[in-house]
Amino acid sequence: MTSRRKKAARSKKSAKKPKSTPKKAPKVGDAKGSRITVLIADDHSVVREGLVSLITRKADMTVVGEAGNGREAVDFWREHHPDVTLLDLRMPELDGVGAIKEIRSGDDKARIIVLTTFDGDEDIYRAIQAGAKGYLLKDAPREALMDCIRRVHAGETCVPVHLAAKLAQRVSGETLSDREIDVLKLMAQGKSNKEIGSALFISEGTVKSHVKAIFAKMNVISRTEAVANATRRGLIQL
Amino acid sequence: MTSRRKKAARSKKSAKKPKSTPKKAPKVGDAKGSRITVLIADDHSVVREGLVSLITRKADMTVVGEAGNGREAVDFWREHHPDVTLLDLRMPELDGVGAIKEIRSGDDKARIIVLTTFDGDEDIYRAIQAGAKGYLLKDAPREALMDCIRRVHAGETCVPVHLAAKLAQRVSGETLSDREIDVLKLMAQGKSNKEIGSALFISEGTVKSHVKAIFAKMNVISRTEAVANATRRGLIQL
DNA sequence: TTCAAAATCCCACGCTCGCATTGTAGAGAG
DNA sequence: CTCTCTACAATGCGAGCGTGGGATTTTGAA
Repeated sequence: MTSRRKKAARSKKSAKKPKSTPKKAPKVGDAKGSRITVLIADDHSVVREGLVSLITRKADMTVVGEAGNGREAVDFWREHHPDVTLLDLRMPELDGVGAIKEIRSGDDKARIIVLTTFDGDEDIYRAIQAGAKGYLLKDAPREALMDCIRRVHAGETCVPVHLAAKLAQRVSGETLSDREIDVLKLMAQGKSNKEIGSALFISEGTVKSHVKAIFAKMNVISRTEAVANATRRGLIQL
Repeated sequence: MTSRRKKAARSKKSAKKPKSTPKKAPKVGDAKGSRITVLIADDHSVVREGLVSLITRKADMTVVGEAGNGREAVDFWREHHPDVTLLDLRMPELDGVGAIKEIRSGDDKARIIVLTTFDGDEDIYRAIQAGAKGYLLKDAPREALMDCIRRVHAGETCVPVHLAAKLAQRVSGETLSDREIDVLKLMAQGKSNKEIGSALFISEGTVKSHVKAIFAKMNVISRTEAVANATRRGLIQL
């Protein structure tokens, strides 16, 4: 009865374009035995290009595949089991967190690094919770990324201090219940308490108590502030 | 009396890091005479890397400089006058629109392409208004970007149909006045009507009429909805 | 210049929101 | 089995919100 995330079969034809058919990237001799094999998943082709360029230049690692969304990433991973996977959050078809969960359900030792632009504490939390071993922002310097790949491959974790601080803040702070998230999402659409009640099949009074709980936990006083805050933190997306 | 955007001297020391000291990128023979010279400005080093990789591979264009923010981009442009400039929106120090304005105030024939992740109609409008000749999203296919560079260099414009449609919608639709934007921004911070009045030195009643006008123009019913909508459209950022 | 549209300003009414308080029922942990 | 946490629920109250109406000034097109 929790009505957690469902996504309700958003299949969307899936017949888009082959786009970046996962290629093996021969390039160099491909002495797979010694090099760190890396899978790249990002819906921005320019970013994929940049990562290939950076990684291929290094002697100790090589790109073995590219994916333009989470679904492609999972499919590729199942077939080739790369050493390290670089994942963006917010991709079409299947998002980063979903991809992490699917990959790690197949092998819980999979080494995954999230590389994204979003620095909300909830984004970081969900990624780490799902099993990511590293979390980097796209404006990180080139060498930080390379270090991160090597360290995660070696079994370590890699989360920059300022992001780790946000994570700690999220972990130590109050957690919104699933139901409260449901209410928050409808609030963000500008619905009134009564409308939210109708949508969730609960009374207006109950909605109010949820709203109150949300305000208290998020330390805000108005619904507008709550929505703005939640968006900034990655709790919901508009 | 309009209190338009002022930015109130957000100088912020500016002494950050040299980061990507604009380099000349000799690389190939650099027969500048025949090739399209391109300047890249993006705060994501990975994206810069990708663009360099893509462009360097082409015989008819070459990267002559990189910038990590709008300020660096303007400085580089003033000194080297590249044929085409690729700009991200939302950069530190000086954002994309600001950079476009500064560059084009020096030479109104400057060819600038915006390459970003944001597809709000207001983002597109402001960029084109400022003088951008092209507007592309980062998930555009590689060749679309190359075509765009060539076309803009040839004096044409380049805006994909679905983005052009959004632009048209923005142009044909209602425009929020400067004052209404001021109110909207404060609304997004969760301020009450009274607090907004104090901040703008007007009465609470006046704030309400502005709010009413905003609702009517944006076709929404509540402040929460207005803020969500405005954020999605790029009118304000949280 | 004239006129209309838009931006700015203000007030009063009714309704919803947010607060305080209190309570019940079910699930999971110890 | 108890303890705790969460979801669900109700009521009453006061403040702030959103709506109707109306006024003044500025702008730009006729």
